[in-house]
Amino acid sequence: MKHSDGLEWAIHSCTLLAALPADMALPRRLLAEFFGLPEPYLAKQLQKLSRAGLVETRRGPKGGYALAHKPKDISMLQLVEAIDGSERHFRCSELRRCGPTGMPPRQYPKPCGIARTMWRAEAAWRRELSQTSLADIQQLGLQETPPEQMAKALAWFQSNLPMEGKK
Amino acid sequence: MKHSDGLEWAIHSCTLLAALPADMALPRRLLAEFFGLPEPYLAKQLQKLSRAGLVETRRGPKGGYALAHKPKDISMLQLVEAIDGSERHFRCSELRRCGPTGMPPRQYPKPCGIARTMWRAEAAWRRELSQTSLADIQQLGLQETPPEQMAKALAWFQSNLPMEGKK
DNA sequence: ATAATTATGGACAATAGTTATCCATAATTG
DNA sequence: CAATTATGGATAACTATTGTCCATAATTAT
Ligand code: SF4
Ligand code: SF4
Repeated sequence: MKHSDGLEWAIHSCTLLAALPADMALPRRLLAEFFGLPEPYLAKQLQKLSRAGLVETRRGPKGGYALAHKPKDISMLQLVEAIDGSERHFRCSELRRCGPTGMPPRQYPKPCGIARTMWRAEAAWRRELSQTSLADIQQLGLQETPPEQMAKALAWFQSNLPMEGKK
Repeated sequence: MKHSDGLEWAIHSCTLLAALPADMALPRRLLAEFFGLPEPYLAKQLQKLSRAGLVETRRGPKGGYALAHKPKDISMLQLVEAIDGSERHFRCSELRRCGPTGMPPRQYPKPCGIARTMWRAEAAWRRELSQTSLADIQQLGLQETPPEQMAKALAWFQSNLPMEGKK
C-alpha cells in the first residue's frame, strides 16, 4: 500500500513545466537531467500523463512536453490518477459469498458495509486531492524554494535550453 | 496502490469474532473454513491483529482467537493499520534535492507542498476510517446479510463448534 | 504425567507488481 | 534529407505480496 515513485516524479515534472514560458516545450532529456532521474523510466510516466491528456507532446526538434491546461485547471487528483490509476484501493473479493455458508450472487444486491466504509474513506481522500491544483503547488514551491536554488536553476536552464534570450 | 487481500480477510474475521458469545475463542481452522481461505496465510493476518493488540489468543484445546476489546472500541483505522501498516502511502524521496540544482539538506527545513498535500489527503482518509467502528460494521452486517445465510451460518457453527448448547 | 489441541514465528517458494532499460518506429523541424 | 524527439513493445531486475511448511511453545483434558 504505497504510491509508486513515478508519482513523485510526475508531479515534480509538472511543477517544472508549469514554470515554463507558455508555448515552450521541454524535452524529456532535460527533465530527467534536471531531477537526476533515469530518462527511459521517466518517459513512461510522461506517457501516462500524455495519455491522460494532462500534458501535450511535440515531436521533433524543439519538441518536448508542455502542460495541456493552465496549472489552476489541473488537480492533484488528476495527476495521481494518471500515474497510479483510478481503481479503488480496496477491492472486494466478495468473501461473504465464499465458504460453506455463502449464497448465490443475487442475494447480495449491494456492496457490504465493509466495502462501503473503505470506499467512503477513499472518497474523502479523493475529495481532498481534487481541491488542490497544480497552481497551488506551484505557489508553495515559489515561496519555499531556497533563493539560491532558484538562481542555480535559472542559470542551468539558460545554459541548457537551445535558445533563451537570444532570438 | 492497492490494499492487501489479507485486509479484507482480517476485517471479515473480526466481524465474525464480534458475533461470538463473550469468552468464546474461535480456532483459526474454523475461521479459515468458514470463509474458504488458506489457513496458513490467514494465520499471518491474525498474528498481525494479535501483535496490534486487537485480538486475544488462547493456545491449547478450546483455544483460538477472540476480540481484545468491545466492537465499538475497535475502529476500522486500527484494523487497516494492523494489516497494511501505518506508514504513509506517499513517501517523499526528496527529489528537490537531486539533480544539478539541488542544495544541501539544511536548506529544506520542512516538507514541500507536494508532500504536505498528499499527506493532508491521507489524513482525511484516516479520519474517515477512524470514525467507523467494528460495531458499526457489525450492525450493517446483521441488517444486510440474507436471512438464509444467517440460518446456514448458525447451523454450521452448531455442527462444528465443540460444544454448543450441550454443557 | 501424557496426549491432544492450538497459536507462534522463522524459513522458504511462488506469484505479481514496480522499476528500469533497450530498441525500432513515427512524427516534426529546418 | 538529416537531426531531434516522443511512442510503445519487449524484456530484465528488483521488490512486495501471497501462500506453504515446520519446529516449537503453551494450554487443556484425561
Ligand atoms: S462486499 Fe463486503 S463482504 Fe463482500 S467481499 Fe467485499 S468486503 Fe467482503
Ligand atoms: S518533499 Fe516535496 S520536493 Fe521533496 S521529494 Fe518530497 S515531494 Fe518532492
